[in-house]
Amino acid sequence: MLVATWNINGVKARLETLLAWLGERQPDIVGLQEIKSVDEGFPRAEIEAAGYHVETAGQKGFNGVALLSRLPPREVRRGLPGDASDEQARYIEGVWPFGGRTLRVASLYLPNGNPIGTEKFDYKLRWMARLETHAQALLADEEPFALVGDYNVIPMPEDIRRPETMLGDALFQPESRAAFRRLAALGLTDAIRACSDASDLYTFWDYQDGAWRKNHGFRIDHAMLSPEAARHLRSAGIDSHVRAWEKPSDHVPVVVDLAG
DNA sequence: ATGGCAAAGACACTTTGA
Repeated sequence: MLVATWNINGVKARLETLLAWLGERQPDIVGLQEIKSVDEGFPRAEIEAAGYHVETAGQKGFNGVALLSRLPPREVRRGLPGDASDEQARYIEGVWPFGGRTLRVASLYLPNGNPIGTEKFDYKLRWMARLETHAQALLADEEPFALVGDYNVIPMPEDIRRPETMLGDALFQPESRAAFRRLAALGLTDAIRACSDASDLYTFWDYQDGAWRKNHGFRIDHAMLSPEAARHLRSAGIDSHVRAWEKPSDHVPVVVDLAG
């Protein structure tokens, strides 16, 4: 079973790119982030025609997440628990049949948090604390699950080509990295790192300054697997070739293959 | 020391992102 995540940077502007990649990759479950669309504006008919069920948690103008899947989910949850006043569309979770059990997949768009020293950075850290609490609750069920998405965290210096350029950035702050480590330390497996020792595993290249051409990327899109999901992990990879397509997102898909 | 991309919204500029 192929489970993927992709920050699409505007699903309406990226529809042809998305359909081309779905046709090429044939993933079973896809978490999208930054759909930048309300639910009614999502190009549902075109994606259903490509053979995918669509669940969205949209918002006007920015943010917004979605789940595409070959089979319809048995259940869907919208919003990360822990703060009922949070109105930003950053989390959607579905449950699908998986062997004789179920697989839960969350598509998450973690706050950017820039600039540091502001309410935006506080919001990022609070959101990460909520995610850790929610992951703890899911782990207690001892079921397979995957928390995939744009974490907006560069976990380690080897996850960025030029670490010195991001030292003051919310994506690479010690507090952001520590919160990511705490999440992993609950027992979640970073699927990409589990499958490769390569030093240039990037999922994002800025549109500016020829970042793709110079390979000035970083790794901020992650697939975190529960122990019961990680034991099914066959392979994980980054579809970096998509960054060279016409009208690309600044992020590329991350794909995990789970046996079963 | 940035904002040189890009998308979306209400409008030919601002907001947001990383």
